[in-house]
Amino acid sequence: MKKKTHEVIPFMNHHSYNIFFMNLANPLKIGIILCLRDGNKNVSEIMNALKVEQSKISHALTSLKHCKIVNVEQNGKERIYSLNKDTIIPMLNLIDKHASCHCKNKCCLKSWK
Amino acid sequence: MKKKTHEVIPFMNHHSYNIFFMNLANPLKIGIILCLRDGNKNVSEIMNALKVEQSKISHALTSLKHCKIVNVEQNGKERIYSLNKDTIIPMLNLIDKHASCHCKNKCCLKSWK
DNA sequence: TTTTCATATGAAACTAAATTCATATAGATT
DNA sequence: AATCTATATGAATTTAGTTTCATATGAAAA
Repeated sequence: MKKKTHEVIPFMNHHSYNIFFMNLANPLKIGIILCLRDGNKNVSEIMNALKVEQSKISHALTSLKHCKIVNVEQNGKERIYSLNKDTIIPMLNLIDKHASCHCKNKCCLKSWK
Repeated sequence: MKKKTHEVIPFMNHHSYNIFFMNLANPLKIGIILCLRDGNKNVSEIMNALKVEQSKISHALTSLKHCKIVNVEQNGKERIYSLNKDTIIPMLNLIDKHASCHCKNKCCLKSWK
């Protein structure tokens, strides 16, 4: 069965899920989220906490912001980022629970390649 | 501030979240999940439902299976896949809620590039 | 009013995940 | 046992997200 190279995928209506998860499928963004879970921070504080370069943080924050996973508030020249905990925290909890249910001995959530 | 090309990212302990979300940040996998939400299916049934080539489905199912997002049961030469609803369904619900809270007029969960 | 500090932005380069496609396996059917 | 049917697998390729890095913006301080 041959397929066209640019196949049209028929779940455009489910695009939201994809965009949302895309924002979480990245170790840096997860790092930022967990970092902000402990309290609001400006970009420099996130940089110091994660030891990651500034533009990387900014790029990651931009997409997290677009998805309303984080909020910003400007204060002079610094911008305070805060986590929108309503969605993310329960989501992380679900994964913790999932892992504890299904990965009794060792973690099943590992790279398998 | 210069950084090494292969920077060590300091959240290896949070790798599970990343692996888990990676499995969801893909329209095909989301399609499969939503398809299985409506009932257990074998690979051919998923193919027909989504109009997607067989090996693509199989590859996607392999990684979903490794994360225990789906389960398999063999029945003769066919394999029946089922959704592990305990984690995924509440997670999708959280996103629906998130979208309805934050995307009143149009969906905020869109590509912004 | 120039400099400095905090952060954002653009685009090329890099990288890793997804796709493709040929092929393998293995149960069922003849 | 040969064939068919259902699904899995491997590896090269493609693609899209991330990183990098140079630069822009803009607020505060000197």
